[in-house]
Amino acid sequence: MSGRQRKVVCITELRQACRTCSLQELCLPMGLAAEDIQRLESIVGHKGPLERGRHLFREGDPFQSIYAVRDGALKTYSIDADGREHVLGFHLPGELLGLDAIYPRVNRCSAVALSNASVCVLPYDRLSDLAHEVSGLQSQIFRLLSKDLSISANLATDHTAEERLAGFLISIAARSGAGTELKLVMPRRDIASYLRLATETVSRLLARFQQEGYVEVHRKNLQLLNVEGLRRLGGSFELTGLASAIRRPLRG
Amino acid sequence: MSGRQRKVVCITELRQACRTCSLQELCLPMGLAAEDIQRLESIVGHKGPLERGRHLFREGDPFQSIYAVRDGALKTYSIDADGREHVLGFHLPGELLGLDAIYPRVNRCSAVALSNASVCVLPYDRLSDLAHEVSGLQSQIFRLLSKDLSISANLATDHTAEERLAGFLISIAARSGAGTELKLVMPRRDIASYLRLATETVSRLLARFQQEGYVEVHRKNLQLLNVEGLRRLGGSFELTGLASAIRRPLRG
DNA sequence: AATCAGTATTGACCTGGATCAACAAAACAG
DNA sequence: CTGTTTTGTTGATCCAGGTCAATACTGATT
Repeated sequence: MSGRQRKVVCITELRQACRTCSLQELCLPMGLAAEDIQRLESIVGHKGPLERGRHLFREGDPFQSIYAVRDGALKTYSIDADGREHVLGFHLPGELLGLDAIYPRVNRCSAVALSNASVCVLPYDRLSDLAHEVSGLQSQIFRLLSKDLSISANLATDHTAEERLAGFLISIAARSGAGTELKLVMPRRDIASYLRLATETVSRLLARFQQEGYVEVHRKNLQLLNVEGLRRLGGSFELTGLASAIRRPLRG
Repeated sequence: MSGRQRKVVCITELRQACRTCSLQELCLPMGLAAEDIQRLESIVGHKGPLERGRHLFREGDPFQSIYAVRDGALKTYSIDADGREHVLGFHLPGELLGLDAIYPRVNRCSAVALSNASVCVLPYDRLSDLAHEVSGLQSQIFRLLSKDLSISANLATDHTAEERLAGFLISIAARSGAGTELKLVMPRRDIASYLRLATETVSRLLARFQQEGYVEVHRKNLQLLNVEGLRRLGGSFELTGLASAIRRPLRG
């Protein structure tokens, strides 16, 4: 385990760090009492930088903390009995990881950095205790779990390759919040695994989307030229519907 | 809305009703204080009987309660933009519904009875308040949400039709807890939708499983003849892995 | 600047499971 | 009982997307 764990000491620094955090509704706009911010702060650790390719946790590790991405990106995945890797999700700044391990108290998947990343560490027992006392925190955790549940349920439904990829692009764009210019940090293979497609299919579809004027692709750099059209292609395959309610909606 | 809502008044009656409930770890084996049982009881309503085909809630309804199945079975589903129905889950006695609506505060799916059913009604606001005070209840809700998340994430992964159906049969058997003799309350069409297959594929696979001696099928009645074999066919497609940790494991 | 390894694209072909179509067996209504 | 509807099975065909194979591109290394 590289990257030591240390306390975040300065509230203003935390505020900055949490600007895009999934707990932001609690921390900032909802005007939590300074006292409560301090209490949350007191249990939040910080880990990083975590180099690209380094694991944050591995399948089978005993569950102790959940994590919030501060910077960079991670993916979660599991390896099945036949050795096939299944990408379960991508985690961008402000998003949480490890929620699915609460129940079994053992990590059900591994998390690895897709680029150099740093994360907030939220020790579950302490977070759970604190949620008991700070009313808004409990509800916020309920809501975050519920949201992930919806996203995951939607991902499980039946859609064509075209719908999946279009929906995915919209989702990444909305979540990375950088407008229509975005960087695909993850390799094609991971996108394909996440969407249950072959890498060749992803590649071909991107080529087609480009040819039809929806996007411009240069390797990992991608420019959305017709967001509305992509949204139409995506149809009901909405990976973002919920997340975007918290975050800045994508104009276009 | 048929079926009036009334208070469950007798603790022993509740104990009975909760015998197979997903909250049982809290209510019973973990020896919650009688006082706390009473408090939980005081907020739990009861609704039913709900006739086959009747809705418990519909997509778009404002979210107020989550539900626990007492008796019978329900399915949750949503209708996409093109009018296609996607079955999101089946809910057997002891299982919860509606958790995915916590976040958006609006139901993301509809729930309909597959057979005559009755449910416990857990008004979310009151449950949430109570979870604040009763320590074990908060953790239990976190765990149930986390569990559903794992199941849903697994359902979203990439598996063959054979793996899906075998995994599904194992899951239903374990959850209905009736050993190897089980009744498929839901029509083939719903199984197919849930597993992202065509009904014809489900039908053909069941025929093949029978021919190969794994099961015996008579319409909705099904007998598992080779549970270990089915488990092997299911491979890593484990819809049950987690649920079975709470419940009686399936021998065979 | 040549080598190598990892990643992405493109083409040719194949197949699992969808779709279409016809039929059978229950469930239900009168 | 007799139609009628709903649900399930089976066969024939088709195609979206997977697989296999060859070819680029990119970046890191020396």
